[in-house]
Amino acid sequence: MRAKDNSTDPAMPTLEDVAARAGVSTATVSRSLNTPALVSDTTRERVMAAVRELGYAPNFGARALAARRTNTIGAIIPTMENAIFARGLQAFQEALGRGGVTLLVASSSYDPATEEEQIRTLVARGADALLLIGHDRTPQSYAFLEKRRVPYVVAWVHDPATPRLSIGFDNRAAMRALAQEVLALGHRHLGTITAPRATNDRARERLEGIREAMRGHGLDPDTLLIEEETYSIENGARAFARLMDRVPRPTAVLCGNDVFAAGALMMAHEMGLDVPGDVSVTGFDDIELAGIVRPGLTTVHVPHREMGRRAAQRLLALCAGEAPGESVRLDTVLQWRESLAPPA
Amino acid sequence: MRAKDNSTDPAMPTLEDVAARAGVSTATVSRSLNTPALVSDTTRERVMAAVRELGYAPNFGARALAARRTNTIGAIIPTMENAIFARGLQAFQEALGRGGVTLLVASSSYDPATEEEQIRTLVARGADALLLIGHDRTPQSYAFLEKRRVPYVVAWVHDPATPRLSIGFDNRAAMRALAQEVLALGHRHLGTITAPRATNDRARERLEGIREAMRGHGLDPDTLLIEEETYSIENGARAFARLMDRVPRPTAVLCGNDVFAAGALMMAHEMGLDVPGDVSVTGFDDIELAGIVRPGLTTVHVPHREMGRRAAQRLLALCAGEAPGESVRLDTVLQWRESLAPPA
DNA sequence: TTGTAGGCGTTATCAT
DNA sequence: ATGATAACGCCTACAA
Repeated sequence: MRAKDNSTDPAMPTLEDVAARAGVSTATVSRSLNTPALVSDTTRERVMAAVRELGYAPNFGARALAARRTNTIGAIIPTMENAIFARGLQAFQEALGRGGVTLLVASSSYDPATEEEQIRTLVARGADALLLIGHDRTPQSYAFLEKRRVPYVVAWVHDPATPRLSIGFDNRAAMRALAQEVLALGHRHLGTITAPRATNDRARERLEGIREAMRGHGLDPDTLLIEEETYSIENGARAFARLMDRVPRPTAVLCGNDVFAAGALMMAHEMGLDVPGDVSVTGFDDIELAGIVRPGLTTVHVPHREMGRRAAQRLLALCAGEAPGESVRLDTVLQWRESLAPPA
Repeated sequence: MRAKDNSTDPAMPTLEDVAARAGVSTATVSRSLNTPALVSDTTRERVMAAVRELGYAPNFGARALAARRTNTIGAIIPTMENAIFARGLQAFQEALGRGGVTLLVASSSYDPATEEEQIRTLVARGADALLLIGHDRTPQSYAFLEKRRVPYVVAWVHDPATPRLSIGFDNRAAMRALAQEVLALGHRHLGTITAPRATNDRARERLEGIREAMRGHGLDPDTLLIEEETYSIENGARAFARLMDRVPRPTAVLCGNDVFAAGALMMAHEMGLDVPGDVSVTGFDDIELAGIVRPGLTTVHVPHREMGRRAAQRLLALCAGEAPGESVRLDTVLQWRESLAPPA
């Protein structure tokens, strides 16, 4: 064994340093840390003292390498820029923490190629399992997950048509229910602001929900006015302004989420339009923002916290070797506030 | 060399697998990946093909272990629950990305003990450097950072009194400037909602800024009505309600940040109080929320993006071996909106 | 330009 | 209960 020159490198104590200091083998130190029960009380105390004195912390990479797992679960969410995923992720993290595993977060900017890269990165970093949002991703991503046998859960969606394990809600049904209320109020000219649909199944489903409701009321779904934008308050505002320029001008704007809706409200205010007097606006998600803006947003309440919590539990179970089990469909409910009313 | 049984373990290709497939040594594969210039075009292509075919991704832990660095920088922020740190962190991440390093985020829940643990965790995970918020933390945390020689930058503060490298703004001066405007408008009864000050130097400094402004106007700083709460809209609302019960009732409530202020606005609305007619409310940070609420919040604009960007640049430089250099003091400016007006 | 081989810090399997 | 010691997957002198 090479003599460690402690004088030049006091900075990074290793297992070996601790062992030397405690007068035991590295194996004993490792056991004291990981399986304390297998070590006698006296030696364990000696080891722990050495650990404290040296300020030792195990090297994560080395540990992962040797143990072949990390107690880490990764999550890739489309964006951190707004609060859409914040609450669910928070609950997810809390539940993971209770299970003794830490969370690694990455964001894909709603781009499948970026997401694919993030998946690889997180797996390379040792993530034992992954939380993914929605079903839309590259075939390569799925191939990679299968090949590496990485346990994963798809959240924020529930699509009976796919066999993949998912924990979420039926975006289409939720939006359809909202749209039905809008139509029941007497609105006949509808507009919507949606996220780019090409790579976002939630956005597609929500839009389809509106169309289904229109059909149900004998309306031609093709009369639905559509504006497509990436999620941001500002984009919501711009899209709303464009919608107000169309003829016939919609009397209700169903936004793909609360962030868009908040932007729509701002723009309405700026244009001197009264909501809901001149035009109704609805959101989706029921994030905190929805209750803060004036008028309050009528929106779809999504059980974000429960979704995060249950996804964590399932992932923890998967890591423990349990079978995937059934997908979970959570219920959404309409959250009525002031932004939706009958047309003038 | 042991024969790898590929049939039972197709899941985790290693450097060796790639080497075998490409008919070269592991060293050549490693070089093709890390220093392509040192490998001939033809072999590199052969190697890359093998990499693709196998879906190989280098094992992060092993790489860190061997290379002794990770190209990863960690950030520990007090909370992810609201958007206070979102914009700065986003800019931080972008700048890091341009430098080819990835970001690892952890949150401390405003708790020094938790932060100390997170520091250890991130360093053990291989973070080459750390972004920390504010100066308040346990002596052990600082001791650990020194001992391990972990480069770090303290952001969100600029305190000339400390020699630590910081990139931020003068919280006290910023709040003092706001308070001076409030006082200049004629307000004489002030209230404030602050985060718990014991372990939060930003909160302490902001409060002290108000007191200094009061002294400057010949007011007794001890007449300042103080409510202490953890940051959340709801807590802001509650604290505001309590403030409105005090006598004399404050005519202006200076909130420790925009989140509190948004809560105050909600509660005012609920109580039938007009802002700024009956009572003025101010925020701090100028996050997106400040422009969305009605009335718009008069607040302190903090250059979050620039702060994040510059912190990233400095950290990158530190990792490259450059000297720490000087602390940076960024300027804040008052953002006038509608929530502040003279008292009735 | 390419290959050989030692070592990075842990864990885990055997012995003892 | 404890100690040797062989992996774990990669990087990097050093050699060729």
